[in-house]
Order: sequence, then structure tokens, then C-alpha cells
Amino acid sequence: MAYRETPAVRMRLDAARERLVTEATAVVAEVGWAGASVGAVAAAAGMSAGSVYQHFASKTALAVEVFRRAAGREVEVLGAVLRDGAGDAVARLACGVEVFARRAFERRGLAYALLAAPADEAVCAERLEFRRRYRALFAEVVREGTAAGLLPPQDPEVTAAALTGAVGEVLVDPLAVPSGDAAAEALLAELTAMALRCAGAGTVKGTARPGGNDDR
Amino acid sequence: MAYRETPAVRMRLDAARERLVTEATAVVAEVGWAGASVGAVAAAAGMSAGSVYQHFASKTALAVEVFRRAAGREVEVLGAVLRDGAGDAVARLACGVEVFARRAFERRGLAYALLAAPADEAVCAERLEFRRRYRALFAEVVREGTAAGLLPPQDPEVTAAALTGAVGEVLVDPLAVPSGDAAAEALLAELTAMALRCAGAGTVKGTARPGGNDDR
DNA sequence: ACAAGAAGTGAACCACGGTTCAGACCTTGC
DNA sequence: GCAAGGTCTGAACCGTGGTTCACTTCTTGT
Repeated sequence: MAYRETPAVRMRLDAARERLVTEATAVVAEVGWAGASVGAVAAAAGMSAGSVYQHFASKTALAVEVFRRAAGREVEVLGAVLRDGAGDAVARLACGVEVFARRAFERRGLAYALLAAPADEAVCAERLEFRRRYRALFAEVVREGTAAGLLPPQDPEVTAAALTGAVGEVLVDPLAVPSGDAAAEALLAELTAMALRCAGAGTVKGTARPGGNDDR
Repeated sequence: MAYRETPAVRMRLDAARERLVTEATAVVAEVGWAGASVGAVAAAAGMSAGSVYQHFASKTALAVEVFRRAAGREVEVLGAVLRDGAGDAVARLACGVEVFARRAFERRGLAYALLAAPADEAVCAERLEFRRRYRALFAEVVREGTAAGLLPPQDPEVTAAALTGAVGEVLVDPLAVPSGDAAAEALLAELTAMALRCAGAGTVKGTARPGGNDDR
């Protein structure tokens, strides 16, 4: 034999694959899953349509990878706040919802693609899977909150699903139509307040401070 | 001329169109939007693929009609409970959520298709529109609740969106995997309790009865 | 009964976009 | 420089499923 893969080649290959995923993510954020054809994505990454298949077995596989990368980042960030953040369970819940929403606003196109944009079967399945992960994170913090007496008795799984759906639904419309920063901030405040109500923060009889209420 | 549309013909035509919509709905409930090809739907309605185009300009138009009919019924039922039902705003909200969820469980396949199943652009757009209607109904009852002092101050639109998303998300998984009646009833109870918390029922300081709490 | 014209059929048509592949071009070890 | 074996290209291929259309079958007024 007279040819063997050299580190330099491996690196070029990996870089190309990386660029493909990155550019595909950008295209999806821009035009949605439906508009992200193999040709368009390849062009964005500066390669031919055929070369895409050097890195991924199918367009679906690429789409799934794009989704996993982007959604995985969000799961990680949310987990970091909810699980390893500072403060009690209620404080971390509020912080988690706010961080999640804030990040969504910073990358509207991508957030919309991840949350709501029409997608094919495989991506929808992935969406379901990641929603399950969001739910698991929320459920954990709710469970901790009830155990600590900060939240009233409830099924943490139901509340977690509700939080996931509620946050997503509240964000979908604002993400679709651009709005001002002030409006976004107001929305964030309302959203976190809603999330706390949803979990029942501030309604536990023994712990509730007599005159204190959660509105500012 | 020697042929003119007679009432009998009109009636047959209308009946055929009706049967088409009905059967298409059944097919969609069974196999989802993706599996509901023109051929399959036509066969279910006892007509040829070509005849579908006698009644609808395109497959998309038929899909939209199917969605509107089914979703429209739900909007009407929810509106009847939330707007014209008995009891105060909080009672009607609880009742509305429960009725909505109960109806979803009675027609799982259809409910799943309306709420979450992968669908093409046009149907997704329709979904967005109907979610807006659900939101409007919830927002109205929340607004009434805050005005009556039953609910704390809040942005009714945000809470309404949250309720819509929360109910949908909580239902998606249970709708996909069949479960027992007992589990379904328990879920309903948790779901309505969560909805009331989400709107802040029972947290208003002046009105709250000292010892009373909303857990049973 | 018959002509006019609509409803109904289903096989052929076609657009679309993912996928393939024969050839061009590179990289490597000798 | 050269052979071996890789990467890269983009035009051609192809499966899918919505849509069309020539034709058949019915319905209606005379």
C-alpha cells in the first residue's frame, strides 16, 4: 500500500465535518428544516452535495446531528442551572426558566427550529426525546422543592411536563415575530413568575410569610 | 342544455364530500398526517384518487379542512365551558382543562394528530392559529379571574399561552402510550391542579381562606 | 331514446429532492 | 516519478406521491 491516512488529513476531514454541522445549523436557523436541502447546506459549507455523504449516511442523519448538538447545549445549560446552580430549588427553577428563555431570544431562529418549526419524522422524534430530558431536569428540581417543603405536594412529572410545554408555548410567538428588548424583558419576568406559580412556589401554608407575596 | 344540477345530485355530492372529510379524519387519527396519502384517504371514503380533486383543490386543502373541523369542535367545546359554563372563573378554568383533557383521551389518535403529530407546513400553520384561539379563550377567563380578585395580577396572555402549552405537553406522552383508566384519572386531577396553580388560584392574600388549601 | 354535459375512474405524468457514481483530482510511501 | 488508494465533484438517477386527463359511466331535459 502507498497511502495511509495521515493526521493532517484526519484533521482536514474532521474540520470539514465540523464546518458542515455548523453551517447546516445556521441554514436551519435561517430557513427552517424544510428549506435546508442537501444542496443548500453543502453550498453553505463550501462543498458539493456529494461530499455531504462522506460525513453522513443521509440527510436525516445530518439533521439529527444538528438537532442533537444544538438541543444538547441547551439541556446542558439548563441542567447546570437547575442541578448545580446556587440557591434553593425555587430560586434555581426561576433562574433556569429565565436563562432558557434568554438564550432562546438570543438565537431566535435556532430556538424556533428546535422548539416548533415543521420538521421530518426523525427530527420530531429527537424533539420528543429532548423534551423528555427537559422534563427530567424540571422534575428533579420540583421533587427537591417539595421535599424541602418549598413546594406543595404534586406529581413532579406532570409539573415538569407542564413547565416544558408552557415555556415553549409562551416563547413560540415572540420568537416568530421580532419585538423590542423592553417587551422581551417584561415577558421574561412574567414567564418566570408563571413558572413559579405553576410549581406552587409561595403557597405552602407553614412556610409562607404572612404578609409577603411574590409580586414586586 | 340538457343537464342541470338537481337537488338530489347536489345532496349526493355534498354527502360524498362529507364522507371524504370524515374518513380522512379517521385515517389521520389512525396513521397520522404523513401516512394519510391521497390514495389511502380516497380508498377509505370509497372513491378514486381522482375524485378527491372534485371536492378539494389539493391534498393540502383537504388536510386543512380536516384539521379545522376537528380542532374547531374542540375550540367550541372549550369556549362553551370557559365562557358560558357555570361557576366563577376559577371553577370554569378547572372544568375547561378537565373537559379538554378528557375529550383528548376519548379520541387519542385524533388528539395526537391535532396536538403533536408531524405534519406539513399548512397544517402546522393551522395548528398555530388554533393554539392562538385556545389562548384567547384562556386569556379571557384569566382576565375575568384577576378582575374578580380570584387570581393575582398577571399578564393573561402569558398565562393563557402557558396553559395551552402545559396542557398539550402533559397530554402528548400519555396519548402516545396507552394507559389504564385509573392512571388517566389521576393524571386529570394533577393536570387541573397544576392549571389552577399556574393561574395562581388560591394565592390572593385578602380572599384566601386561612386554613383552606387546594390539595385533597 | 337521445344529446349534452357532469361525475367518476385510475393509469400515466411529473416535480422534487435525496442519493449515487464514474471520473477528476490529491495525498502518501517508495 | 509513480502506483495505490483516498477525497471531491456534480450531473444523472430514481423513488415517492400529488396531480392530471382521456375515457367511461351516469344524470337530466326534451
